[in-house]
Amino acid sequence: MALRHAVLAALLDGEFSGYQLAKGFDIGVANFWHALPQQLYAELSRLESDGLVAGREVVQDGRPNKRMFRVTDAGVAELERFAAAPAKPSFIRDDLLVKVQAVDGVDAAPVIAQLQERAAVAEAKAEVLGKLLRRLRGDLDEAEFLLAGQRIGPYLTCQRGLAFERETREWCLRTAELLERRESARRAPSGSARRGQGG
Amino acid sequence: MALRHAVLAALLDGEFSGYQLAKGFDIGVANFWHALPQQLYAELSRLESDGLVAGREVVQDGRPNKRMFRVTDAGVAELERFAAAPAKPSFIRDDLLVKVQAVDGVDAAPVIAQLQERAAVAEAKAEVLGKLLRRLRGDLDEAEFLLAGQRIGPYLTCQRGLAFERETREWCLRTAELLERRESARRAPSGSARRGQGG
DNA sequence: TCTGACTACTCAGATTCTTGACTATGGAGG
DNA sequence: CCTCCATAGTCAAGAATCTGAGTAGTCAGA
Repeated sequence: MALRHAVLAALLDGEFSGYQLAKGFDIGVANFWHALPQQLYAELSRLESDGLVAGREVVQDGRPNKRMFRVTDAGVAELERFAAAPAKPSFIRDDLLVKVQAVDGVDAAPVIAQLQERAAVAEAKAEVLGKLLRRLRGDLDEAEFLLAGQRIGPYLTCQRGLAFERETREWCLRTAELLERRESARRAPSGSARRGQGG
Repeated sequence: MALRHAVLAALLDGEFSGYQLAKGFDIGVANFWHALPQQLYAELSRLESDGLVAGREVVQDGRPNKRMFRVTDAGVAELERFAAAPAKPSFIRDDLLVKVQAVDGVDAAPVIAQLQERAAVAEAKAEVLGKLLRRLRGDLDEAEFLLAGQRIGPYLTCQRGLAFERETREWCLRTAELLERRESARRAPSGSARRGQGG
């Protein structure tokens, strides 16, 4: 029962269709909640039948009709209840970390490759988040915006997401480099294990 | 199908009972995988019937018997397969971030309290992880251990966990402080600041 | 005209995770 | 004696999530 609140929180920024949320979940809200389109559609239906969001059919021509949703007063009240209730501890789940944990027992090469790939993904995400932050604060500087802005929630969560992605990138690069050095030392185990990585 | 690999990776460090894993999952592996005891017991049974781990009954007196598990060759092969397969992108799910995202629409006070509590939890976790890192590297310094150590996987994942907890702590404290400043500004509007709606 | 991509959404089924029990023994504290 | 706590697990039900497919119209390109 928490995707529900992530959706409500996302809808505080305006009126969105399920499809739009499904796209946008990758950028903003996905920093702290990940969901597939099917889940979003299902959750929106449940939220609507519970009266926490209101949907309205938008007839389009040239493309399928869509349903736009906004949070109702009951929805805000539900968020209020949720915000005041004790939070469950967060958790990360990451395949790649499992692989690094196991790296001493398995072939390191594919793990190194995945670390480099993940570093690139994290860098791309960090860039997107950086742009989003600039867009959110407009022409104010950060401190000013945070004190005076009337919608700072998304900004704060994006800050956290950005720090996370940067940290991820740094760690992935450091770790990949280290594992590579160990690999080449292993392949040439003499006293002069100083040669660069071959390829 | 990935708790399975987290368990296998954890068992690379030695022989453990389900109970021990359930306790220990909080410190080491929990940085990237979170699981309840029931899941671990169930997963260990499945792993055993799939031949990926081997269990042995240890008769104790004064306390219940237990079953200790270790990874089999087939288990290592399975980890090898897993490590070489493409990793799914990681995800975070965090109630508290949802609350911060929604903070403009709800009462900020309980969110501030939870941010402070989370900061304290993160600090405690960071301390535990720092100790674990020192224990893992023994009397070597970090660079030396990472190049020469024969079991560095857990060290690397702990590094990542430590950075994450520190980042979490910093962000929580910054965010709590900011929200507090805004709260007190809202309660005592200086100059000609326009009044917001009451609590 | 056929293929594929994009918008917009729905359904069914399987797997995974969480909640909340329950069994059983031994020791500490009141 | 009774209760609480720790060890060491097991079971069952339900919620949440993921996999995979289907529907249906529009538009662009080969």
